[in-house]
Amino acid sequence: MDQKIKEIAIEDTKVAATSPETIKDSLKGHKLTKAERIGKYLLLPTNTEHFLVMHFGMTGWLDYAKDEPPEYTKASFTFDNGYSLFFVNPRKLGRLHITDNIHAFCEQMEIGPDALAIREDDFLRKMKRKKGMLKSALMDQKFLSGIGNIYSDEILFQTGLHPKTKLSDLNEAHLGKLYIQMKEVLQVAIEHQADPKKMPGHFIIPRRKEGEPCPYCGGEVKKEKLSGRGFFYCPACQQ
DNA sequence: GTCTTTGTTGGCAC
DNA sequence: AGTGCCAACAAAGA
Repeated sequence: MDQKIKEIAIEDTKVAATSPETIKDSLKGHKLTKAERIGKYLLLPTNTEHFLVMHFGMTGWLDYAKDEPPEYTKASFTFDNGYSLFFVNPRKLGRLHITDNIHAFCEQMEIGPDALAIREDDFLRKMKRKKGMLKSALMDQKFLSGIGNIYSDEILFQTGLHPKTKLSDLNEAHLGKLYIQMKEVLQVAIEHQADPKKMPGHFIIPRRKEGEPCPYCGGEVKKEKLSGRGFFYCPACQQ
């Protein structure tokens, strides 16, 4: 927190959505003051007007250590105390951005309201206006941000709704339950460090394999595709 | 060697 | 305009 960034190395320019020069010029000599999150973006404000914004893509994490960069490190931010923050991103699908205005950034990137922050009345209003399939809506980052393939499956499993349910077929009770489960599933996942092995027994996430037993009814978990992406569900519990 | 994947984007079709 | 589907990107594990 109190440490100034002494050195910045962009080991792979592919992850630099903002030019490496701009990233360095904007951050060098300044401090990262806190960490926030909107949807799948990590926001790191500094003691100046600049923000460092990270997206991890499918796989990625941060490492804070005094060591050499871990394997797959794509960017390093070294502080005065000798420790470094390593942006590790094996599949190179993550991105680093610099912005001076988070609000404008979210508009430009079309980041919808965060799933954990949205109020129930806003959620209900938006869902009633949207068309198409339920799972697609939950995963639409412009519409609602933060939920991906795995967690949309879990939310739908806990709500007892089929992923391909048409939004037009949902009533007020369905939407209310969906809102509750969306918050619950995400909260529980965070409490368990998003580790499938630590998830509660009633979660379907550790059962993402065809033929696995449904935690509720013991029936077989099925796999299907939507927009080319596999999803898992229980045909007996999710109508 | 082949297939799949925790995400996003751009192109195309309807 | 809104929605669905696919390919592309990249690397690892089954």
